[in-house]
Amino acid sequence: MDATTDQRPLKRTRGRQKIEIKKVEKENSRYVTFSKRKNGIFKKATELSTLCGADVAVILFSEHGKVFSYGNPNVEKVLDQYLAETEEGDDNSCVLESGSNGGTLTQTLQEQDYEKSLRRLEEMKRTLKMVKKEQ
Amino acid sequence: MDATTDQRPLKRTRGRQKIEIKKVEKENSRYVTFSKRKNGIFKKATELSTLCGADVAVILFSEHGKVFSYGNPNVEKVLDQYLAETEEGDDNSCVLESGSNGGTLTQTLQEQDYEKSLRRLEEMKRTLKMVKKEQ
DNA sequence: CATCCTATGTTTAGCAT
DNA sequence: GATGCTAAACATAGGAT
Repeated sequence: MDATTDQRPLKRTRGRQKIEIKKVEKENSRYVTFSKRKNGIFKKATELSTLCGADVAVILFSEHGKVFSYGNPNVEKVLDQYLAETEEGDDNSCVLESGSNGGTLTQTLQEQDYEKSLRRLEEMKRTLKMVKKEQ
Repeated sequence: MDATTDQRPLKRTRGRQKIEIKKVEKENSRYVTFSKRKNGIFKKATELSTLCGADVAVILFSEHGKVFSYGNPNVEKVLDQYLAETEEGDDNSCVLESGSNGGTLTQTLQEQDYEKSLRRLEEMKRTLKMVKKEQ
């Protein structure tokens, strides 16, 4: 073989492979995936926060129970506000449970305005549909 | 120029444009961006959860204070566990504040094992570095 | 183990509807 | 103000280090 005239595209890697969204079997791969995607989500969270002036909190528990979290302005502030709103709306809160894999979308209806609540419900339904579809 | 013999690929759109990660000026664009990226993060959260058997909670407040959240198995369970751990670890908890935009990475060191705490600190530093770099 | 590499799968900015 | 479209930006699986 003459390396100088080699015509092969010479692909160094197989590139990103398509995967099914189900539990990664190989323990090591699962760990690596968790690590990479955790960073990915945190990055997305900071971007959303910066781009749209939104407050955000992300809390993760690895399968071994290790905690990881990110928040802007910080986790506690976001949680406090979330808890405050969910409490105050005792019979005004709305929780939708997705049956597929136990995933849950929660949205508190804290406004008194009925129309706002309606719009929020719609939004929630759309999001639920989206998330379920994507799985 | 002869339009009929035009050899251009005829691009219908400009495709995804590169943007700076800073507050989107146009109000409408900002809203659309929030909506799209919110869905993106929820999707990423469900994927991470499914792929790695991790528990996750994401809470978002739009700039107008509207709440959106996603959790697996559900937001409350994840928050409860998070709060339980952060409480118990009063002088064992560790919070790093990123000065740049007020973003905060929090990680509770609940294990008694010192080495685990050390490893965790490293992880936390790496994450912080990553997030700050990406902005 | 975290990180680097790179081909490819996935997300999304800017418009149009 | 949510959705569909398309091209380009971006994230990441698999493998190597």
